[in-house]
Amino acid sequence: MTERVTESAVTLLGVGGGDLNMTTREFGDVTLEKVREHVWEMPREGDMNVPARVYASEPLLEEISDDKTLEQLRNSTELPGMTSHAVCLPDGHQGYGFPVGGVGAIDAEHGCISPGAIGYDINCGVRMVKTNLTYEDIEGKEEELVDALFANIPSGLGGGGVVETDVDTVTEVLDRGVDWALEHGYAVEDDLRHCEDEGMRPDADPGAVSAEAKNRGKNQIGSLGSGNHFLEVQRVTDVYREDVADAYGLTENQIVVLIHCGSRGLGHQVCTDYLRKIEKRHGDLLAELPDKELAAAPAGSELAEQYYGAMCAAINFAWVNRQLITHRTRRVFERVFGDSWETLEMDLLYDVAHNIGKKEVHEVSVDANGTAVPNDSPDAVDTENRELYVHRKGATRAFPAGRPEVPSAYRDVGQPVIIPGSMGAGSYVLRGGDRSLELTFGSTAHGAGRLMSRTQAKQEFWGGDVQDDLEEMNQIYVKAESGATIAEEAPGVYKDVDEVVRVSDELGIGDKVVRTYPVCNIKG
DNA sequence: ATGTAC
Repeated sequence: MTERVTESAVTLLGVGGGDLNMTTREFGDVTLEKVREHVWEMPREGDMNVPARVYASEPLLEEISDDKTLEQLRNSTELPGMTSHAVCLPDGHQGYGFPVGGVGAIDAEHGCISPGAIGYDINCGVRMVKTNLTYEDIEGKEEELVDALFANIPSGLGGGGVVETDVDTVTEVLDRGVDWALEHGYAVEDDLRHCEDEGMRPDADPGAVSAEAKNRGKNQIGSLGSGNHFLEVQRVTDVYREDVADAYGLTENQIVVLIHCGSRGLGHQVCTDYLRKIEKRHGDLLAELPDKELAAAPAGSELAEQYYGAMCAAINFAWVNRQLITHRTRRVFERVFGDSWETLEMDLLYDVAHNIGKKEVHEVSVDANGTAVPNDSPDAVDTENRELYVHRKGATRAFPAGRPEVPSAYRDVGQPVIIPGSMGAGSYVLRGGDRSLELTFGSTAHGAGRLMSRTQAKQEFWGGDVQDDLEEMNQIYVKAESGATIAEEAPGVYKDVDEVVRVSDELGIGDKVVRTYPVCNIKG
């Protein structure tokens, strides 16, 4: 269903009691009220269980309202148990049923879990590996480096990984996550300490992952995949918060490596399997939802437990995937620079998931009836701790200093948040902001967000031209399996990552720490 | 995102 979006901006004076000057924006039949700078609220009405919020500047809101994002955001508020408010982040765009750049915090006892609100690429995420090299150390060696990385790190659609193995080993990977990699010499203890959840979700249930999914994973452990996934060597160009950058071990001109990929065919198969099962078994709930793509399993049901266990297992698979790519990257740097990776200090800064669902306890505000409301709502009279399935789809956990889940190395400054931009733009490291728990269930943006579809991108750009331009004009060396992928991922198909990050920083949900700029990039 | 789609 496509709907024509019409826009009008009106200023209401003295309406709604209290606010003397409230800006209201209308997009089709969706109304957004400006609460304050960068905060837009879609009031609860009709079948909505809660209001929704869009956290965006005006230019980003124009882009967000350009596709079905707002409609999907409103639909998601009808999921049973949706708590306080549904969230759209500054990089939001439409996805399968639920916006990419969305957070849905759903009661884990009385609500539901919805695979579409987590995404097909379970634990698609990003990690940053540091080095003690500077840009000067690497100048002149860019092509040798990009060639060596491309030759040694499997990428592209289909099979071929760092290890090719059997179903029993896949099962162990699903069960133990990066601990498996540690035992087999692909990781060191320190890697586990610098990964979200220490690289292992204890709730993983490999028995809930189908044989078909496991088979797809056998030859994909340690592979980038295709689409927007990449490995990029970058240099730190700007430092915004010196004290936090110190705690993270980041300085200007330092070379770092960004690895962006997910759970490949295995995670995709887990999502497909459970969407089908849930659609069938919970057709009654599905019939009440405004979009089939939001299919959900009621909390406590057999399928909710099985999907959660299988999804957690796929999360572990993705972490091992990024770990094996890290291992290969260290080997390549050893060969190119003639020193051990330990001497090159190729330590993991952090690894964050961008597509994930997790049980977390959050303090929520409640009104006089005990209903959860946004924390700054005038109706809030008390707070309660609730256990929630926090669905983050194209959203990064951004826990501030003090939250127990933040690894001890960063507990005093806040969790590192890694936000990749497009291949011509560079990326950011942020830290979890003090207001993230209050506004976004401890989350912020995950990237620049697409501006146009892959098909449209291929009509606008030709891969070879994009590649030549990046090299000649920006000294960025790109190597890919397919020219089409370069066109699909051309810098021009993405929103402005600087604007996305500016909004995150100004909202206080994720604070700017450093910015990076690409040196070379390999992709599917 | 993905052995692009029952």
